[in-house]
Amino acid sequence: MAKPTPLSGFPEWLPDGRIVEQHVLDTLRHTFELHGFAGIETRAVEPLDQLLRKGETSKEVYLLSRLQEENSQIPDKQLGLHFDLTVPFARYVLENAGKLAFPLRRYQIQKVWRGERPQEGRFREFIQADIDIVGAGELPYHFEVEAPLVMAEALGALSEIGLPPVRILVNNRRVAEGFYRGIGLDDVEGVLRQIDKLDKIGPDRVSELLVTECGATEDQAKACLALASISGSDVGVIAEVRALAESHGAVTELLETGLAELGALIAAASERAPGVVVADLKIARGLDYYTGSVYETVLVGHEQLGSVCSGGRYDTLASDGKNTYPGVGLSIGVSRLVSRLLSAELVEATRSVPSAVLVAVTSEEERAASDAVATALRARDIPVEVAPSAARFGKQIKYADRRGIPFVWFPGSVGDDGAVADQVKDIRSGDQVDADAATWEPPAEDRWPRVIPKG
RNA sequence: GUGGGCGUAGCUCAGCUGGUAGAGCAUCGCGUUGUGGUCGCGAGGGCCGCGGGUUCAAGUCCCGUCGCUCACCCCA
Repeated sequence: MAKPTPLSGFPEWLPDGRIVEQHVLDTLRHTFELHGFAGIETRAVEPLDQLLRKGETSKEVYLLSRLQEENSQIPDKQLGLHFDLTVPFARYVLENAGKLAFPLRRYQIQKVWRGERPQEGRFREFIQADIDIVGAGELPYHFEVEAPLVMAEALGALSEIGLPPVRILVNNRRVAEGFYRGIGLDDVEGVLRQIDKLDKIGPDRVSELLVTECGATEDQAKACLALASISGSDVGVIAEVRALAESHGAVTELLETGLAELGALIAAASERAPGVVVADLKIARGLDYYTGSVYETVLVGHEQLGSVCSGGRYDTLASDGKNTYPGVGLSIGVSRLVSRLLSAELVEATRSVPSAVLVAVTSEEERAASDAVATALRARDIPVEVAPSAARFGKQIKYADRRGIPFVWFPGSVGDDGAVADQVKDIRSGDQVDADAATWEPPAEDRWPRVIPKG
């Protein structure tokens, strides 16, 4: 077989990169569980019509087909790989509503697939880590405050391995919609989509687009940009927005509701996670099912990477017509996060394999002695491997060194001139001492690979 | 899906107006007959992405194709 080439958009890490990724996954899971979220996993595929409820994303969905299959692709029976975890979760909630306890707090960490063109930090197969809280019929607003704060904590827990600080930008759909309608713009979706480009193409181009694409007048466009320019981490932004709305005669009931919610979120966040949550009135979010708070998260210093954690409140995503289950949740782009941690060399694993000890093999005849040492160490939860061949000790040490294994264990012997004790060598310092496999302990920091800031 | 850039050793790349494929790093061996990293010497490794064309002669020029990559779209 010719050498395979990498498939663009389907990231695969080397073993030390995977150690970093697993550490991130463990940390997220731990934080989610610390906050009482229960884990679930849903199947990788959903009926196509379910997946398409989200909007015009059909071209991004990977369809499933069998090689042997005839061309009998009945549209309403086609299966597609899920492209996020929110839609499958909504389906899961409806399917199991009778067996679930509400409000339901769940986390879900799985791969998702999108048929996009890959780029730095954008993949076709990637891992998302979601938390959502779903109520039966109603979902109190305070959950819209809690959800981003849990994520702030989860991402904050990763700062010790070298993740830059995060900034969670929040807005509220009711504020945006209330304002736009208040000034006479009804194409709320369209306006949001253009406003979303503000950072990328600048206010002048956005203004143009608002006029040409959304039928706005120059004044309306100017008002939209004025709203989008408002941001801040204290409740002063609420007054600012209201003042702007009043000056345009755009105060609506919807706007007031949204402002009250946004204000409550900012107030709570400034107390529980100071400096992390920032109101930013230009945050739009493309997805059309969000109805209240919307969130987007950037890594400070890596804003160009885009959002690493986004979400919002949705009122009708899970609805069977009779019952609705409003929810709020956020999703961390784990692969985006990990790929940046690795490519920007922000973190490193202390070694590329779990082994803390390599047990040297004196000769193939005496391999059993080395296996016995390994067994004794493993019995006390010390990760160990035995050297692959009875090569010169120099080579066996090199084997350990290349993998970052800190200790090499030399089995002793019993000869005519008496017993020679086992010895263990710290190959970083060169220190070598007598040791007993029944009692020897590595330093706690060497027991398992760790992930640490680099440089 | 649209447009630009790039495909040469495991990796990073050089290869001029066409003339017998190179370097550094990595790997392996030896120096080093039980203890690595440094150093020295040596070795292996290439359908120059693939297909076609021009030419006495193509890694080099032309066309196509595939892949990777960047931007748009969209989004974690």
